[in-house]
Amino acid sequence: MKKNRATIHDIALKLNITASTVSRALNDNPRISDATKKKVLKVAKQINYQPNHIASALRSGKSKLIGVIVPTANRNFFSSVIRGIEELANSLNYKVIISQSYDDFDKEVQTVEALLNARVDGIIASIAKTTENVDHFQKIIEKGIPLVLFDRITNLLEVSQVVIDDHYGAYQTVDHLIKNGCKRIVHFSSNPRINIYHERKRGYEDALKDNGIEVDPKLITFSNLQLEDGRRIMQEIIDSKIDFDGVFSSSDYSIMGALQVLKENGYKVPEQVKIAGFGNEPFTSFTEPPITTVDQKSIPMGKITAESFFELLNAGSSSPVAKKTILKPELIIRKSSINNS
Amino acid sequence: MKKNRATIHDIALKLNITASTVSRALNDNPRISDATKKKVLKVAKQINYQPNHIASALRSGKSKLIGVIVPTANRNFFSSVIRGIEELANSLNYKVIISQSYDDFDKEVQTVEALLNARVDGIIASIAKTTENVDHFQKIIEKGIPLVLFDRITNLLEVSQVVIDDHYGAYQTVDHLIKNGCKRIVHFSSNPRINIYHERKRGYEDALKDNGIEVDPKLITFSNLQLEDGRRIMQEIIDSKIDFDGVFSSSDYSIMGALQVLKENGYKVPEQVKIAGFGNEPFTSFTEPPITTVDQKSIPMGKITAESFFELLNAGSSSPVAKKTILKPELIIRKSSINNS
DNA sequence: TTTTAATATGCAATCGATTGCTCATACTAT
DNA sequence: ATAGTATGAGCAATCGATTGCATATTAAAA
Repeated sequence: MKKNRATIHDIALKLNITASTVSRALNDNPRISDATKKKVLKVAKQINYQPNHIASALRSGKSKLIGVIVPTANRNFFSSVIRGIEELANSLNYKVIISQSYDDFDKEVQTVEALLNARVDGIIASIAKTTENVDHFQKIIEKGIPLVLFDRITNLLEVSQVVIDDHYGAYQTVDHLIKNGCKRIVHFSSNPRINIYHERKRGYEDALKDNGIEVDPKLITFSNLQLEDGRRIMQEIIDSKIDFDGVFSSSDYSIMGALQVLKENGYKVPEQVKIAGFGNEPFTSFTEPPITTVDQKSIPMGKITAESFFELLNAGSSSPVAKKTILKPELIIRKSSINNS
Repeated sequence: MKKNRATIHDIALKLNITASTVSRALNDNPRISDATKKKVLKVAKQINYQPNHIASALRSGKSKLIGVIVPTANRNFFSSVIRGIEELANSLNYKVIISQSYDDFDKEVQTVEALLNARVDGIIASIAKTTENVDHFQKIIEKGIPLVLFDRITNLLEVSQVVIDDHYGAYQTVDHLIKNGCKRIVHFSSNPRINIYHERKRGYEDALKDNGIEVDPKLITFSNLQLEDGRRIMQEIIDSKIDFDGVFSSSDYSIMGALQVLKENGYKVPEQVKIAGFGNEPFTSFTEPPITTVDQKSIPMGKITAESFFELLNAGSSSPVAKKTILKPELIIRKSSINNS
């Protein structure tokens, strides 16, 4: 019940030295002799000393905490990235606070505020879909706190960013659909303020153009890209009798919804309509037919994001290297998009 | 670049009062007059004062942080529970540190250690599948730190726990399979040290018995319940020519694997084999056929878990109420388990 | 008017670790 | 032998907020 936690003073007392010496010994400071260090370490173990990170954080200004903001952890992509970050961070004795914005702008602002108040040493984030401005992120930068963005980035900020080549991924996918016979491809897009959706749309458009197909704005839709959005939009398109023979979605969730609605309306996939998503969520391989999608290289992305972060952290206030890393995504071709001839 | 953060001293200086008064005013202490409080609040806003939680945590011993340990956040169930916890916690001005054990015992022990060192005010956890002993959790209790377990609990600890009635959920499901004609039902189970798997197995067995069907140990398998485990086990069972006409899995992931293997081997689901999972992961409704499963009431569970936690926190060292809450799960019947007659 | 009790605020120690600066000792070089 | 230089360790301030105890002011009671 009592908090008889051992402190460096207890160690100091036992060894008849001062707390400062103990502190230095524990931190492997060269100013302390090996003999003393050994004794300190021994006593520390003996009395089960556990450093008080709070006290250390207060004095040193370093909390050894990294805040990670994701729209939702409940996504294979994000949780994989988080895992990559965690692995490197933990190995460097940093702890990771995961917070979710739930794709809500206000919540994102609050979260940044909260992390700043918790005095995290830095923040890694992927921006919410509904984010209207990036003042809250700007504030982080102004405070001189390291910030790295991944995947859902923005051009409005001068920070290190890690992304995949969304244009390339989308281009490859749409090109693949066209090569398999599609001529009228619907595209599910989202908030163009978010770079990735903008880039994917550009990839879609460029692939069409390069194949001599005109871009038809009627085929491009904007939504939150959830399953329900996919369902709704697909139904609307079917009802409106717009001619189409393919669907390329910026999200696996909405393409899933589209697939359901297509089947419910008697469309054969891939015979009549070919579809492809983006993200390589595990369930895309479970569906009937399995869905063609784009793998976002989440594990490497997590690793590289963390590396960029620590680079920034170690650089300190000097050389504000705003590095942008671009990974090549991989098109995963499955049955939903190919001619079964 | 500079950390010109405002402190209570700055406020004190401006108002010609002391820091203690400012501190009390900010904390709405009744010993401070309303007039002073108002002035303090006004200046605080003016100079954009942000409280330093680290300092406050050091002095008061309260970090206002709750550690949440889950096997993986990348699961609809867990992320929903986390969301429930977060909502209540945030409304009470607590922050949540999410950490994942990745179902690894050692990692879980380390995580507990790390959270304790971060001086969290309490811990909410769901135990890893591979956990061999609960000494690390025992340590939390001994330190007098509030601990609440949810879903993956253990009987070895005298703590507040929140679970669903796994026996009931399993019983309902197996009974439903039997009512739809199954007589030889395979069961995918896992580490019986984890209560939920033990209970689900009991529910399975009791449903069989109550329907006059003998329990055949050959039909009960133990694994990690991942998709791959489901695939492997299903294939083994098919290869071994064991007679079966139904599968009830303690996890949606392994039943997904089983479904794939069944289809690959030419079995018709549900005509020849009826299947059901547990957890109501979103993808179970995407499959062909959609999979019958059990919903675990994740949102209420998160809410109730958090409530139990704060109850414990507020009780302090007095009245160590180890409350156990049991929620009723809901059988979600889909095509994979019903006669299409 | 004096005493009593509220009421409002200040003083100073404290939480535990870190760190710039000082100091003592021992060793090297001149 | 004496100045010069490492080397190892201590002193005391500090980080920013909290809190037990003391004090000053004012209002109510005697």
